[in-house]
Amino acid sequence: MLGEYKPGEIEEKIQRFWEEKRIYKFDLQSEKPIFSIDTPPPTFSGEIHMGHAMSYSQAEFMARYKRMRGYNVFYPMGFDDNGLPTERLVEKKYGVNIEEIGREKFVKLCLEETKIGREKYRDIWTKLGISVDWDLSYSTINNHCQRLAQISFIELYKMGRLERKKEPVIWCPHCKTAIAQAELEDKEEDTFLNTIIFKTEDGKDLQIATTRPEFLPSCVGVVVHPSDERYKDLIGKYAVVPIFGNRVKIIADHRVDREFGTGIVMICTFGDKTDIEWWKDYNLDLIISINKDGTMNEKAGKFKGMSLKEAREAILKELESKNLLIKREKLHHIVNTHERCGTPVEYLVEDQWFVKILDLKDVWIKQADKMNWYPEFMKKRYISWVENLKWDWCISRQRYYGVPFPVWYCKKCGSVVLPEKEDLPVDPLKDKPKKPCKCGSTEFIPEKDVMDTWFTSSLTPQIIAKWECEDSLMDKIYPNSLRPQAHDIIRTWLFYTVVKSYFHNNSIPWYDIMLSGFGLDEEGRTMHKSKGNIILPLDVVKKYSADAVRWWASSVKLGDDLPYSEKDVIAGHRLCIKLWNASKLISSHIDEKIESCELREVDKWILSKIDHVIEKTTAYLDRYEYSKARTLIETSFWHDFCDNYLEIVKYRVYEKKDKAAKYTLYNALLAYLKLFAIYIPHITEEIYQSIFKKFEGYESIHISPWPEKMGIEKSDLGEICVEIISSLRKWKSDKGMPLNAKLEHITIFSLKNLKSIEEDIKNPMNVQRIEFKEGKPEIEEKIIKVVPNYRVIGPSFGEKTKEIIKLLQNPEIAKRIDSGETVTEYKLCRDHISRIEKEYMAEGKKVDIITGKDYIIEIF
RNA sequence: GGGCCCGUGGUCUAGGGGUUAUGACGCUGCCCUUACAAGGCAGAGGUCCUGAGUUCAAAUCUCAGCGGGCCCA
Repeated sequence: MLGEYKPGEIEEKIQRFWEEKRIYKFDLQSEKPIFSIDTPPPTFSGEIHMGHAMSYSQAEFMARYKRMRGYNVFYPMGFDDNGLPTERLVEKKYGVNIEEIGREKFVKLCLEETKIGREKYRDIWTKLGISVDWDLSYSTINNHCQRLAQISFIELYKMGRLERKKEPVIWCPHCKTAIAQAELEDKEEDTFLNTIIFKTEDGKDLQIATTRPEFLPSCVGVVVHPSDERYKDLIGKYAVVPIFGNRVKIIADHRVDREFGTGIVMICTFGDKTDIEWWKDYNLDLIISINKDGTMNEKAGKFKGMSLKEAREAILKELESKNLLIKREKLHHIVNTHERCGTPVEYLVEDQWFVKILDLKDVWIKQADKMNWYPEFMKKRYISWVENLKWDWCISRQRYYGVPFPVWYCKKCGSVVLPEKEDLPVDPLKDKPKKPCKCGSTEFIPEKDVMDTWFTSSLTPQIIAKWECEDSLMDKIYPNSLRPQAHDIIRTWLFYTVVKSYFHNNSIPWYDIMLSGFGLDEEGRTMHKSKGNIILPLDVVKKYSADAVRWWASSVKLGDDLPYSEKDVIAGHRLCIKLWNASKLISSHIDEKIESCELREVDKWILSKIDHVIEKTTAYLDRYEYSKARTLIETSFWHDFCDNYLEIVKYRVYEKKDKAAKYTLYNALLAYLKLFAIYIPHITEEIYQSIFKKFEGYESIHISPWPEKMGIEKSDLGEICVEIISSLRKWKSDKGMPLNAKLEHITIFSLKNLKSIEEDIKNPMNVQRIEFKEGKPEIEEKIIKVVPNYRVIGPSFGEKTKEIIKLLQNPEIAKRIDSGETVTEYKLCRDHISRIEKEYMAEGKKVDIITGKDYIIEIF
């Protein structure tokens, strides 16, 4: 017998139970097929918000589903704790920076923060009912992951896939680090467009518009549009840069916007990304005039030491004094800034490690084709990303808290020296090569950079499968069955993982990929700390329940964004209450498990409905369509089962302890609980434990088998019974009568024998006497509406459809068809009509008649 | 600027050539019915973003446009 529904208490208790009984433990000894999941390891960049709660829940539905389908589910959780996000967190929290406290102390603080972060996150996932096996957790900064990342580096190096070269990098002058494209953020800014005068070699004026005059010392070319008539004869000549006097070529390129400024652009190394492209395409000189901290260097001559801003003003002033500044116009434009500090980024040239990937574009696409994408269209995003790739993958980061490169450089000959695999992981800053360089030297310069965190996290399938370890699971769980993730990191995490798996294992990393959308705020904006619109899952869990939050997460189809909405969480909460109350009613009548018995029509009706739900739901879930499945389950449970079946069956258990009713209630509720269990695991577990465990035996509903169809045939009489009862209920409601109001006498006209459902109509509806008759009541019948069956008519009559519909809607014809005739040259019959609406009159007055497809009820 | 996705009652959402367009929340009316008033029954509320095309038939397919999102320039 169930008591009051207290979600807070129940959920905590159930979570403890799962942990103590290790319900979600991956069992290495098991003979069951394995379903392995490559769960996204979150970074510590911000709070876990409802967006995370949504996408992790969606993936988790599948873990629970597969578990119940009999799989040995390998469901780990990782933390991508190395890298910039953690560094920024430490800088902010402790108000420190690396210059002050030194690398060692700084990294130690990061490690501590990582520990705190892991515990905090674990608590959140636990309270959301995320069923990972915590014994399988990893963090990208731990030795295991560092070792694999370094093995990956060494393997790629030996394959000739790695290259160290001077390349432009996006540089944050504030953080003094190279940053990834992904860390950029657009920012609007007001500035000036300055028109300044260059001279051609023969002394003519060239007007060039620029927002960055401080880059004049870095000017290495001038470019115009090839079909710009104004400047046609300039192409191929040379220009002279004012103040600095560089002689630069004038080239033609279609990337120039003729409408912007004067249509003449100066190329600097580097003002923006197009500069980099031009610099590469035309083999231009390289003159870097800024330092890593964003000040001008010796290339800037007398402006050396100034900040970029100071240099801009000073250069403009000098141009003005020489009459080389024509005008300054206000300009509103967008600059790239570093998302974490908001500083506009610059481009520098640095020694960087790159993974060569550009030559294998066709391979990356082929690999994508070997995997199943849910939803399918997400593959297009991946493919268009690959097709448009322009640069190799830069994996160097000039930071501290990350996996070190396993690399030294020989001081004497400059060779790259790598450690042996068995010595990994190494930290070149602390460790030394065990052998001298092949040139004989024993002096080495360690690589100070750390690796891009994607370099490590792109190995998650290998990390969880313990690739290159003695206890490797590669043959068991690799390729993984499923990679769930959000769609924003297709180009990073997903792509790089495909790359790594190809290089290291000549394999796809997973068979299936499910891509979820974003959880948005109530206004439909993405959640960002900076926007102040973060909604914390635990706040919502506390107010309602984890089950309610998860129900909300299941309401959107895979891949779509979902705004957070409190009322939708409430809807989930109400569902739980409904489920609880229905179970409470049933629990007081279940005292045994009945193996089989003779069923009544309504019993067959609900059980066959459930069979249908099981069949459809299973098919949906096999395609990751959890939202379709959940709608079906909810509708059937609420309407078929609670509104209809329970109302009809109550009297049988209350008064007669009817065996068939008990049998049906037991099996129906158990099936619904199991179907619901993947979405709302706590309440279903609690109900299972208190009603079913002693009969079913499985320790937890979550490791009990997915419901199987009971093979009950559809019951037409059951369907009619339910229809009659609900129409009588509506009728009573229309009359303003209480639903249990007594009805003395009704007559039901039908061609079917309804005797077997008599009691199931009489008792729930409190009808004293039912008369069954064939035929129709002695009254006038008027057809008021004919709804044609387009599905039948359309294909067989084609363009005559309109004519046919007109015929069918003729009352005379409709009446003859209704009485069973086949009429007109077109042989129209009942099949051509979906529905006929009628009105009944007796002596010119409407009478109390209810009609259905197979019956007419007259009420006295 | 490019690729992809989305646009459905007041709000959020399902569906994705063929009956009366799904459900939730909100609103209105009725019903305390021994699981549940956090419920039940009924009702109001829609140019299915706009325009053109394909078709006997378009919310659904195609094209163009408008608006929003994600990713990338």
